[in-house]
Amino acid sequence: MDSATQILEIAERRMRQVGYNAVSYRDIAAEMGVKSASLHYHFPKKEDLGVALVRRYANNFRAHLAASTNGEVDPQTAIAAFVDICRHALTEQHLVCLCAVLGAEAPGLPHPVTIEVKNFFNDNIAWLAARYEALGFKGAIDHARTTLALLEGAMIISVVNDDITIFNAAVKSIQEKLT
Amino acid sequence: MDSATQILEIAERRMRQVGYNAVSYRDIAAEMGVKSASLHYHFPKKEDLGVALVRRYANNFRAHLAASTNGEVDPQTAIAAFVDICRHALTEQHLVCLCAVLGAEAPGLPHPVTIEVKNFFNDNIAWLAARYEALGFKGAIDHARTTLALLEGAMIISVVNDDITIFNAAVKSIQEKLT
DNA sequence: GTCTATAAGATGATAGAC
DNA sequence: GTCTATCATCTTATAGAC
Repeated sequence: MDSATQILEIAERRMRQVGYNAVSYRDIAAEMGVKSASLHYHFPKKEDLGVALVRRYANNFRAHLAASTNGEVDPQTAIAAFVDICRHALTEQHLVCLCAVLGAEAPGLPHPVTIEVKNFFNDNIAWLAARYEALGFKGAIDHARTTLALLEGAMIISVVNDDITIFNAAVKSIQEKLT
Repeated sequence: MDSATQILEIAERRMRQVGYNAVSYRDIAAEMGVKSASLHYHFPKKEDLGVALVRRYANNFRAHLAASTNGEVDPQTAIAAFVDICRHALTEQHLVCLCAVLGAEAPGLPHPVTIEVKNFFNDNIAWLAARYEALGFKGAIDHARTTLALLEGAMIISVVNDDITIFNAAVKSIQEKLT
């Protein structure tokens, strides 16, 4: 794993725990065993790191989605795969969605970072909407919107409570509509 | 308005925009026209300010709820009042719930602050659950959980998008279940 | 209650050696 | 690519005068 990737890996995990401003170049460098000046070679400004972080996260998310739904997968299973990505992060890593954290502090982030977060939300609403549409839902776009909002909110509350009960309730609600 | 209240007022608005770590004593003091040292007289440590902030927010939220549902109000109207408090903050002030923001960065906050955030979530889930129960809902507690998660998530995404469409979709989803 | 003054430490960032 | 060295600035926080 090259340095740039390692930086992104560490920064993502930390930001998903404590937010953008609470993560410093020093912290990341210390965990890597290098000096903070080295990070500036790869990401000159923190804004550059933030943008790269969200882009990579969005791409990885899309890749996981594609891997879980390759071949001819029915829309119902595809939506379940979407939910499972969130569940996996929550149960295996105790992490919420990167964009839930950054979205919560969006007005305080460098504008280019906020734009990436916004894109993540809209891209995934569109992805979900296409599946709801394929299932013949009336108001597919609104079902997509509530599904994403529900997952993002439930992840946050679940981590605060250190209890996935609320996430499970959210999943149940999504699944009930699918049947 | 006394100084302590003024500090809380300014700190709340700013933290609901940019998060806990991005708000400094200096910023708040500058907006008040005083020096940052003065703030430490009222709230010696930032953690004290954080705790007071969430407690006041939770109390105000509860007070607004009580004011909107005084007398004999049916549970359906009570839940609608809950939703309207969120809507009002979003449309009139472009602010999300304080606990949505702090919840997103919870593992990085002083522990006493996180506890207050956790209490806010649990208190309001209980409040909503009591209303769903009164309406005869099966799994009232899970309906309460999804309602809160949905509102919190929708507020975040709405602010990022500067568009209340997603919040409106969330409200529609809550209302549909109530009919 | 608010001020001045000050402290110790963190922060993002850069220049230049290796 | 990573290092040392350095920077200006910001951060929370305290002591003591008014």
